[in-house]
Amino acid sequence: MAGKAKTARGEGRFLAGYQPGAFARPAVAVDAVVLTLKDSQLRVLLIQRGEHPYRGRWALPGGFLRVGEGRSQGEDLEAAAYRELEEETGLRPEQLHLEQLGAFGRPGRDPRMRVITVAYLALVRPDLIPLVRAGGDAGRARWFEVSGLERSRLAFDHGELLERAVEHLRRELERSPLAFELVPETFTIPELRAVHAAISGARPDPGNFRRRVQRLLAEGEIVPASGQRETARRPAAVYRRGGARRGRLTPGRSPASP
Amino acid sequence: MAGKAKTARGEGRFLAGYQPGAFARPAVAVDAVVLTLKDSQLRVLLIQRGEHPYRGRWALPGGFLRVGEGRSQGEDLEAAAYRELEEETGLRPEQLHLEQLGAFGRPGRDPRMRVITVAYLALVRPDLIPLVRAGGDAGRARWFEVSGLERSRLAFDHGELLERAVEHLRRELERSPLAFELVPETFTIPELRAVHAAISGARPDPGNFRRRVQRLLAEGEIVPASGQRETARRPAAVYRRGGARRGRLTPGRSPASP
DNA sequence: TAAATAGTGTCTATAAGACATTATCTC
DNA sequence: GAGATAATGTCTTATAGACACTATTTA
Repeated sequence: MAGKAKTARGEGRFLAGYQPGAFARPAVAVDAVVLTLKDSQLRVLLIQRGEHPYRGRWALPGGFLRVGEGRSQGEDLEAAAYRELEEETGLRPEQLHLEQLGAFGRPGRDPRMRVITVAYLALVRPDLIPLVRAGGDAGRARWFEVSGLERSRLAFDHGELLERAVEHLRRELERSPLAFELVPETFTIPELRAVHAAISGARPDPGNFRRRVQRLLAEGEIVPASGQRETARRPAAVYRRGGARRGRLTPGRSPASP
Repeated sequence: MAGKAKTARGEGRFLAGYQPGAFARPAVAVDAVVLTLKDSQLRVLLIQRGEHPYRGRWALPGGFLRVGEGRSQGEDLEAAAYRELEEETGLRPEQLHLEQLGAFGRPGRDPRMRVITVAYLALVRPDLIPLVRAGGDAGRARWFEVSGLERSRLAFDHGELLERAVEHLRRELERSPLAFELVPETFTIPELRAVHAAISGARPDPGNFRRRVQRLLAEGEIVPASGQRETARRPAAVYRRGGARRGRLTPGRSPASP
């Protein structure tokens, strides 16, 4: 610890005299692929750009990271994503499931300057869709059906980001409780199945799907809820997520225990 | 398409007159968690810092992204990771398996200034370990055993990056062919099993493990190779990866990567 | 020949896929 | 009651885990 203190002191002198190098820095942005389920379709929220570049084209919500000059170095990446989403869609952090997808920084992806963007996947429960409104600096917001959306028409490399987000979602759906983030707080087994159908493209066998969900019920992962669904035909039983929030839709193997 | 051309023209004027805003930008770095298997232990390559901050402490190899000022916007993120690895370890891109882990940018993670780092996982086959040498600006390079490495002693937030890399590796090992990246070009089933043992902590049952690998053999994922292993006891049959390079140790769904 | 590791075979439990059947609701 | 969907049950197949057993090599 004495050594550490000494190091810290030397480091203190160093930092006091530190001058940031004159080398060029890229701009850093955060972009969010906001997905939801609407009319049994996987949809993505896009915002029409009001300014160049790509004026008039549709783009993912996002913006530049705020970086402090002095002691405070600015906001965290995730905080920036939440902030942009709230500004541009009105959705608050508690209403979103947010997950980082990675960094995208191909030279030339923004014609203005070098921009590294950190991409996030955001899932919005369908019952919150009505709350979404285009925020201040966003010209217009709209939900687009993911299938049948021409990727190359999106601004920047956002088509690629969308692609990656959907891949990620598909992959994680097999082992994560992510499906629950695309369904209202209370839900029925057929509703949950519709999520999987919309995302994977395939329609799971009703009986087999039910069996999987019922294992979650046995594990306390989900619990019966009161109420029913107003439906055209026979109503289904309603559930909500249980206390054990860490579970998974596909029960996977335990986390590598020795 | 006519509309597109018109847009592009307006955009051309815009870009010609574009002045990058005066807002502060973070520095962007790439860091690599370089892992290998040595003496049946999972090991990480660390480099002792010669300069402040964290002078004398051990850190992941990495460095700042090179950003061009003019027409060329500089190097790609992945290219930067490969470049830094070659500079600091002497390992060439063909000798590495590289995969992005994500962006890390907590304010304060670098005391000098705001730095966003894009983290990569790099796997080095054990037969290439002898080629690793500490490069020019790297004071000293050493392989540390991952278990029993005090995370908080690493520079910056590199302990956290290491943690995430190992988690990622464990998770992917269940369904990716990653194990092959930690074994020589030709390998035996017991060697492959040793990789899994070192990473997961558990020791898979020899019979069951063999059964899994033999499914890969049946699928052409791996093929018998000539030669044997010089071993203390009974030698094992030798294999190498087959033509179908996209396969996985745990046969899963297809990778869906462009 | 002993020791050790490579390699084989078997039994069981679990889960998925396919598909038939019953139950319950609305119109 | 007809039609539709919710819910249950059954048969088969694939795989993982546990574990006993045989084969082959070196010391």
